[in-house]
Amino acid sequence: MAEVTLRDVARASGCSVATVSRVLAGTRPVGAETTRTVREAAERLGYRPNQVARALRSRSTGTVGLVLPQITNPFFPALVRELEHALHAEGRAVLLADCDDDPATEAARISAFLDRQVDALLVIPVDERHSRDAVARAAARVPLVLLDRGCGPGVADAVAVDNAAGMALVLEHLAATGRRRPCFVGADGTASAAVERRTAYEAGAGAFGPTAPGRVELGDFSVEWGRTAVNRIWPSRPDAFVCANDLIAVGALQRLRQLGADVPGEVAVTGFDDIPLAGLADPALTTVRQPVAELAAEAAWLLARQPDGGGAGSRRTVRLAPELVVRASSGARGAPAK
Amino acid sequence: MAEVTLRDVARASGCSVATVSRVLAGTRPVGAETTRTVREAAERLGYRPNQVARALRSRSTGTVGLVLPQITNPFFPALVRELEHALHAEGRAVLLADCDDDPATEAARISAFLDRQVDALLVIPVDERHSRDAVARAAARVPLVLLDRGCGPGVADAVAVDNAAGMALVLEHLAATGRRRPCFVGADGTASAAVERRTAYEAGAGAFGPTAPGRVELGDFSVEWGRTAVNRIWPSRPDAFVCANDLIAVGALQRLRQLGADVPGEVAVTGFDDIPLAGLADPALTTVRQPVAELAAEAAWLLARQPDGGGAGSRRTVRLAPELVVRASSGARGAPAK
DNA sequence: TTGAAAGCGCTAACAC
DNA sequence: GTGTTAGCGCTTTCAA
Repeated sequence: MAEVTLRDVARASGCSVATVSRVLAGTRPVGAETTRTVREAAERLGYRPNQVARALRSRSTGTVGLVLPQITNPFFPALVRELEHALHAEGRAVLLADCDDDPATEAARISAFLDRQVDALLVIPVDERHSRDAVARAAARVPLVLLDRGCGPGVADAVAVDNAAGMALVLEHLAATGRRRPCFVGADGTASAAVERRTAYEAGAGAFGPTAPGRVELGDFSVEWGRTAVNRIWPSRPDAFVCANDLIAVGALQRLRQLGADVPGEVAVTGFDDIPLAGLADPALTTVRQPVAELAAEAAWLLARQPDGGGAGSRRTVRLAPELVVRASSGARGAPAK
Repeated sequence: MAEVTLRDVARASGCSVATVSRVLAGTRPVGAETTRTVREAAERLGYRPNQVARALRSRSTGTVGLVLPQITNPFFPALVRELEHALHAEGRAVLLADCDDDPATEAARISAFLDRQVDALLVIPVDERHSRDAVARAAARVPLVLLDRGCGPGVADAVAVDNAAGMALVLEHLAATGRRRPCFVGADGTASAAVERRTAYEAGAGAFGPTAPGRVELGDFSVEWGRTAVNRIWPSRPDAFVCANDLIAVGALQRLRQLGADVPGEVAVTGFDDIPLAGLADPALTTVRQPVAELAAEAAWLLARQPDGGGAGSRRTVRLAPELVVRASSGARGAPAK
């Protein structure tokens, strides 16, 4: 069962390979009658264009590389899904790389994708600093869009949620529901989400009163760190734990319950991202929902509109507005759910 | 910055493109001196083989398509991660398809991958019945391994966890810790995991006593169904909820707590899969851990050893042994954790 | 051991 | 509109 090629179709329809190519690719106008004949022959023979040959000749593989730190990070699957759909809708296939949170692996994967002639790259960088070189090099060769996390200024186009706006929504909500002594459990390091959420908290928490913006403890984006942070902070009895992401918040929630704290009566807990786990926590977690579908659509669009040269046109960063999702973990005070 | 090609390297090292190709691909023996010169020139020019051209000529893209129902199913990310690593270690890249749990989309994605000349396919079928045709057709063209779920007998090689053994581990554990009135919350439909776990429960639950194997309620693999099932069954006071996967179990756990049931004192709850959520539930969920890394390794191995023809050699199904992970949700009776 | 030459299947100039 | 002709960059005969 040898593959059917363009030649076979040409032979069967009595015209040249060029004509067949034009009919099937729709590149140039072709006579109506010929078109019909060719279509019919292609159909009859079950012709399927060989995308590899097409790619070699046209210098476009119709493939984009999606490079991410760790697919097991619960925020990513939904994003990957939307990206896959958005790209597939444009007829592009997705090559996936999981970098194991390691910049060296990331550089290797990016390099391998370039060798495979991907048309473009979508990168969620592992690290703000250590990913920079590889990303910048790649961006010079193909259209590249940074997603969710930054990678230093001017390196590439980027699309991300507006972390500051999200944090502002949280603080506003907490203030409006009577919280007065918030604290912040964040992540240290230079990752853009970590920095931006932390900064936004510090900027906004001043509004809670003349006193300091409450305690700020920094660790990493993990459930475990959420638990630890509660151990450190709870003795000073804040009335709200503002967490830099949902994993931290879930850890905080767990530990607070173990300690017998009343959430949300005595203390509120909020997260960020709205991963699936957030809705399943008990009490369900108030959090900031990232507009995942929009992030994906915007990234796909940016990718499509970049010139192929990979030239250093002015880089643009698109910020998408998040949405506050109020759930039980920040419910009304004084009326503890029984 | 035009790409460096084999010709450039040949010119720079003073020999023919054929020789350069042989040196770099290591296909045929080449003189030591020549080898050195070529290597040096390639290095100096920063030569990177164009994988598309290589693929066209050698009829092998070094690419495998990974087709799955929904990346957002929390069991898949870990599997995808392991597969990506296993395949990348062999120098193969992974094309990802998310089928939105729709057989038609699945068929389209598989078809698109074949057009792209993937060397092989790894498929977690959407549906036992409705995925069958597309999978069988694809298996006739390239090596194909079914993962995690079956697709009818004899369709393709398959690798999956031994669901029956896993369920047996659960039942044994429950019996050993004194449970006597189990019930089963499963999923209906013909998906292999659903059927196998259900059957294994029915086969094993007889050991709990002469009476019927407790109630069996079937819905789908969701948290919501877990909650609903508890509403239906709890009034009859079983002392163990054996759930067909972790999502159902988490839902059951939530609802039981809302109803004021004491888990594990009064009733045990068990899951299946050991998704990340299982360890975070409260109480933490006793479950059956799938050997994800081994599943991935085995799948990659099966793929590699299949003849290229995609011929219908005898199909083999590999079953991997799961492991019971005992956590708080099935802890000792009568000593309710306070 | 090496080189020359023939393509892999397709698209894109360039003629007609 | 359509055919002819070159290749895309590489691997792989086939000779030497």
